[in-house]
Amino acid sequence: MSSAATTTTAAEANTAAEWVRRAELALTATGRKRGGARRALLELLAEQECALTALEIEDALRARSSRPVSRASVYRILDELEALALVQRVETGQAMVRYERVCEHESHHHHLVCDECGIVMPFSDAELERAIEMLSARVPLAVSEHEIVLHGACRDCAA
Amino acid sequence: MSSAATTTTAAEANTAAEWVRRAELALTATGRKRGGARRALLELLAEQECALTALEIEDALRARSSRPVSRASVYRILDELEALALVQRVETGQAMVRYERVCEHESHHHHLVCDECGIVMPFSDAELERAIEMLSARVPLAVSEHEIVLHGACRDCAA
DNA sequence: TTCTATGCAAAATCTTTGCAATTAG
DNA sequence: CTAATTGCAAAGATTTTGCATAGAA
Repeated sequence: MSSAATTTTAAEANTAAEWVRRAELALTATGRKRGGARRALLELLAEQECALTALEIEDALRARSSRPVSRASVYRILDELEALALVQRVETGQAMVRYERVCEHESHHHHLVCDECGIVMPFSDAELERAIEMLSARVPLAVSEHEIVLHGACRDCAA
Repeated sequence: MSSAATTTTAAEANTAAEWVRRAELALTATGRKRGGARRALLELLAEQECALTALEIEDALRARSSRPVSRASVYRILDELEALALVQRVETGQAMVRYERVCEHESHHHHLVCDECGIVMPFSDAELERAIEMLSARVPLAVSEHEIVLHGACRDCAA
């Protein structure tokens, strides 16, 4: 029940750092101060390449050298970040909601979920995005977001 | 927070009835007996055109002339039906999981969710399905299912 | 009769809230 | 100094489980 690789490559570091900067700007712009819990959480999320649950975030922060953050704060901070569209919820059909950072100028991704071991992996597909875009125009809803989850067996579990 | 139209048209009655029959076959085939709670739940689900939450199901059964069913049984029966692939879970990003029947020979649908009022509507799109199918071949997962949710504002709420 | 199905109440799990203490600006 | 931030513990909400009773084959 853990998500895929957790560290970013050097090539991705830039957008991750950019996201942290954007987040701090958005936060101070809405009159917030810079607490240590929030900073630790931002740092952690910046490093992730895919979605984590609140519990995974709490555990990761406790395990790292960084400051442990209480569960209540994890949830509160995730809510704030979600309201500012810096983080988005990902529903994978597993028990818990997952959260990941949103990078505006990066092609967004969707998720593959292995129903056996619970691993969650990101993917993206231009064709699919195009289909969604076309579709959005013909549907009785002013579409603001979309979420796509593919379920199945990962290579390890299928073997 | 309720789902869209809840009754089926005459044209759809056939597949709904077929689903009930298939469900009862699958249940007896796995050595189950035919309890009243399960029958009431099957009947209700057969009539729905879109996904309901466990609570909505409980309330609907209590409201109808039909037999009320305890919440625990609603959950238990939905689990059974899901394990037999007669029902599928739908995650809409709302607090509660939704459930709807799965019709094998019917083109399956996905969901539109209004984030303002919570209404859930079904839609289907061949282009999208094609894109998913193409994609499934290129992904490190033996894809068995997929779920697509579009979020936004429905016509009433956008107005 | 025997094994499944069901209801009720208690438990478990995830998430939110209230409040007091702490910290940033 | 003032207002936001945080942790802790308690409360909420949804879902699951244990157990005794009722019901189907």
